[in-house]
Amino acid sequence: MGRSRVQGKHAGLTREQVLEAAVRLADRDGVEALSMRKLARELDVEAMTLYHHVQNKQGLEDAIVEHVLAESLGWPPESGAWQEVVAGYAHDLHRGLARHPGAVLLFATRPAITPRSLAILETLVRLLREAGFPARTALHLVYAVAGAVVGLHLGYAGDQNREPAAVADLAGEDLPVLADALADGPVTMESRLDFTLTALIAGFETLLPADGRRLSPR
Amino acid sequence: MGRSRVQGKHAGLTREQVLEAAVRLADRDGVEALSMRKLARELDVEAMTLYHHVQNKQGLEDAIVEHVLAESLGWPPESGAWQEVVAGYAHDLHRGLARHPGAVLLFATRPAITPRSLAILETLVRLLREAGFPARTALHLVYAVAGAVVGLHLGYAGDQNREPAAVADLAGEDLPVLADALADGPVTMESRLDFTLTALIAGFETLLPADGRRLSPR
DNA sequence: ACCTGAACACCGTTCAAGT
DNA sequence: ACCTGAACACCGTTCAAGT
Repeated sequence: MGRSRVQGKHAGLTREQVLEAAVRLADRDGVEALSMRKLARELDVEAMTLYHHVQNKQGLEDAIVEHVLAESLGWPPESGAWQEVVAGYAHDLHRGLARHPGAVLLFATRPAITPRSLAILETLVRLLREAGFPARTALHLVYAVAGAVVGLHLGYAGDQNREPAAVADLAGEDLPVLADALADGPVTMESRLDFTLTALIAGFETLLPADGRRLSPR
Repeated sequence: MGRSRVQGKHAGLTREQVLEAAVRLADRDGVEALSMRKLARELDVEAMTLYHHVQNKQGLEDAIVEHVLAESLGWPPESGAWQEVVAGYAHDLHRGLARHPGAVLLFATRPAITPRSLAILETLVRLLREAGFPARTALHLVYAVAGAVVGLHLGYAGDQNREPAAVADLAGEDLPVLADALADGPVTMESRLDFTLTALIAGFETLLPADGRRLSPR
């Protein structure tokens, strides 16, 4: 209804192009380098032009989050044991953030309450409820998993990527236990993800009412 | 050694005063309002004066993180079951961030690899190792807990505090499962913390080698 | 409808200068 | 040593104007 007519005029520049350029710029130079003016320059356009495709900078940031989210999550999730669904969700999110480091801080900063993200949440909570979790517990679980994944990437996203290597360097004789913990090399993002996920899933298993504990109730 | 002489001259303005004013400003008006110029105005001083107490803005941010960390964590932790030590650490961190919302994004953003934070990490990992965890597993545990606490606060720290209330509003008939999950009111920060912490601790208990599983090995 | 250019009120940081 | 003021290279966003 309404407004479906096409205007020729100067053509060029769809919202999609703006978003893709924004993600590319943020991934390449870091979020802190993402400015309306630089983005415009990237698109060979005046800064103010962007305001026709995006409400303002916050709107741009929200759109980036939604864009990356849409690209990361292949929905609806394959059915299966809730543990696999949750792990799959976490890994999809992880891969999306790994592919788009420029979006990590935006994920942490923009709540992203969009129809799409709510639909994903609804689906996940429904699957978990069908697995035997009370709805509220299921919501807590999803929040915990999403928070862990985003938190994981934040740790590695400081403008210098100094976290694990720097700890390893500093953990000398003054910090013998840390040195021991890091003796087999720095802690990688993947191993942190697997560990946290394993612990979280095992922990929530203990919160599952006894009659829902069977993996596939045939 | 060296440089312990006092200079009179114009007196005023210690690094401590700068940090306290910075934390106050960030808590009151939000981190995004924390600028060198506004902070200077707050202290009745020229912006450039601040560069005598802090290397630059990133240095200021790092100092804020350390300042809040020092205020939040009462160390060394009371000995006791590792579960209590970990929960105590999480709650101290939580209280510190609750008291200083302006520091939340900085915690997520500045790695904070300082002698103090490393000493805290060392102590925690040592306690966990004494409880039976391999050092590397212990490190993972601390990372997971710290990440969960910071991630929790980030969710509530978007410039508008729209998260839980907004979800509750939006979860209408289109999202029946979410509406059900939120029927008893919005999910509070405290309940999320307790839930995640319980799950994480229970999960890591399952990773504990069998002979270290006794709570107090007398 | 879509794009532009000038303007406004901000930033962080440098540099040379004051006391 | 500590503080200042002007200056530089940036920001996001408004507004009136072009096509």
